[in-house]
Amino acid sequence: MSRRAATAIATEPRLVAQPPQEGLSVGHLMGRARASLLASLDAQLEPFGLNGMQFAVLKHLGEGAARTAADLCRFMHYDTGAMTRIVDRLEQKGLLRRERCRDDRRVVLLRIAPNGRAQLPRLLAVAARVLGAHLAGFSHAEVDALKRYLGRMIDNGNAKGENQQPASGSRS
Amino acid sequence: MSRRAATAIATEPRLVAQPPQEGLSVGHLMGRARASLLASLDAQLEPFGLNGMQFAVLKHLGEGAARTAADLCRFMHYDTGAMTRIVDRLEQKGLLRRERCRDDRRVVLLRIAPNGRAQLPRLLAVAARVLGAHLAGFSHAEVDALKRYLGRMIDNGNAKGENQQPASGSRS
DNA sequence: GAAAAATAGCTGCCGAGGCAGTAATATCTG
DNA sequence: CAGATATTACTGCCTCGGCAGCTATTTTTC
Repeated sequence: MSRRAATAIATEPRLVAQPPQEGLSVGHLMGRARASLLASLDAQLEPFGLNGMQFAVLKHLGEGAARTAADLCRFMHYDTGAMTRIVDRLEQKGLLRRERCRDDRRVVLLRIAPNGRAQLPRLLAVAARVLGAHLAGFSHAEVDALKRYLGRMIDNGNAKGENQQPASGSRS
Repeated sequence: MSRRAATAIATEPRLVAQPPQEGLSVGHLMGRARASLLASLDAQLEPFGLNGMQFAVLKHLGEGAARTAADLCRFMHYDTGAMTRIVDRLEQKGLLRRERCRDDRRVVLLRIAPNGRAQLPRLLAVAARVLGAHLAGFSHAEVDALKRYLGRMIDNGNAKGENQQPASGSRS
């Protein structure tokens, strides 16, 4: 703090015109909050040998929200390659099974295995506890407001043509 | 939806006691919102040859919020190894310089280079535009409420002893 | 019906962050 | 002052997500 002047460099103070302490703090806070949530979830799920993503996949399958990997990817906005690998691990653990669809031989149906089905309630309880701990002191209305704010930000991001700009090679 | 019963597996319906549609949607929404913000920022920063993290580092240095890599890591809750690599790239691009501190020869002072200083205003404008686009339609009070909600979640995560559980090897 | 486009799943590759370990230096303790 | 501890920066290693490319299959188009 208050060191800028002491370093004795020509700082051209007029150039720093943007709101100084404002910055991207919303993005920063979202990153922190999300990281905390994920870290808690991973830590609490660790005794079950699962991480947050694996749990989420199992949860959606258990609820019947998705039947295939592609469904899950659309639903969770997740990469198809990464999803393949997550399904690999869940299958290795015996928590779900792949089964080729006979009507459309491109698709692989994902079915939660009895083992996974049996563990789901405990996993859901863990997740609820983690989320609850992070939302301690929030009224229902506040949680609702938070969700609506986040939803609006997502909509704004989708609506705006901000997410274009085709890349071309170098990143360094 | 409503598929659980149709799959004709012994589902023990009483076990699914958690709020069903509630889930981790807050975490999910935060992930989506943050990803959208970051993607926009990266896209808009691309013509400058920078990404969001690199910009953030430059910004904090330009504002005098940090003088060393360790400062930046604490301030941004960022890994020190990753920070070293980011500083590497910014130095390669000539946007900042490393300089060994003479008082404490462990630390390396990071000084924004004239080149970086000159570009900062444009970068800050880009970031402000991206953030503004995502917060379109938000009143000042709403932005404030959002920030306070996120801050409370972070505090809850820090306060709770949820983030422990030492790992031990296998992850598969 | 054949070519073209779309879709599902998978694989290899790349970049990025987290973690552990290391060397150099500084500080604390007895 | 000597040894223990802490801190800074840095380096591999690991995992994970995103992307591009590929095959198999289905759907669309002419």
